[in-house]
Amino acid sequence: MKRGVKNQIVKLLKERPGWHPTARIIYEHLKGKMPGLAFSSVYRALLALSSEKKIRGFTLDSEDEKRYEIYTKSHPHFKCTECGRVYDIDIDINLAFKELVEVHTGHIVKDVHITYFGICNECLRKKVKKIVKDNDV
Amino acid sequence: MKRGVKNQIVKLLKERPGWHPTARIIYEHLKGKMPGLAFSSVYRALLALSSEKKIRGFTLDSEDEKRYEIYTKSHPHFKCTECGRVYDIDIDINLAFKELVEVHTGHIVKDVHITYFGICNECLRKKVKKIVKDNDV
DNA sequence: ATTTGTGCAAATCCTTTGCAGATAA
DNA sequence: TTATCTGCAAAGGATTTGCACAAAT
Repeated sequence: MKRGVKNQIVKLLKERPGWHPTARIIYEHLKGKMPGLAFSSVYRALLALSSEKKIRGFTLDSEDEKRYEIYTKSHPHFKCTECGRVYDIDIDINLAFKELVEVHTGHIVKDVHITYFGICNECLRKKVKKIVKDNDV
Repeated sequence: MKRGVKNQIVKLLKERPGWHPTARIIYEHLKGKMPGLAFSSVYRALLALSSEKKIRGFTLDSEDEKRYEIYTKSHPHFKCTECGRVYDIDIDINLAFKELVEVHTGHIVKDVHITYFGICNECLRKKVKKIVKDNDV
């Protein structure tokens, strides 16, 4: 392997837990250390790593680019509708209502994807600050 | 309006609750009654209807085409990993764990998207039938 | 020598847009 | 007339693929 795109991607994702970059963002980050890196090589590496279950690709509703994260126990995500950031939610509610759904529908549930949308604590803080300032509280 | 693509789409979606067609499938269905219908007209109508909140477009993880449904109270979906069908889950668990997530993270939750993946009751029935037959039970 | 990884360009696939003509108000 | 809707073709944007060459085994 010439420069090991796959290894670089895994390293990058491990270095920043809670970070959910798109292929393009990953490409931008790697291009620094790997001059001449091709976009398609990143895609190919992402495909390979996904099928090896080293990483997980996921699409958030209303987005058109896939995001990637290190493969771990599947967990919910939270997307801030103000700043766009995506957070991991580290609460184990993944098989939420599994039994209820199974009994109610007769289907068998094997996995659940949950995404919360709202305002993240950081944007919330900014909003509050602004209100306090504007109203001279 | 020449032939009312928007009205046709709403009609089509209302006729079949639990049906989550993609733009292409909607186009195929309408083309019958509307010869000469352009693909782009369907897309434009879907965009308009979505922003009017008459319909809702959503993307399921690992799919690359948007699906559409009549706009109703947001609810979970179930996708069968065998046959690919997408079902509505009519159990009110949408703001599932809202408070828990808010307290735990400090974010404010405004909406939740939940998708279950597994084997639907119909595929399950077929599997069971096959097993019964193969084993001459 | 054989397999695997990579860069580059071209091709796909889904979706959006520009524009001119048709329709409705 | 004025605003809206349409069809058609072209453009966009993300992802995939073919191919020849480079690198590793």
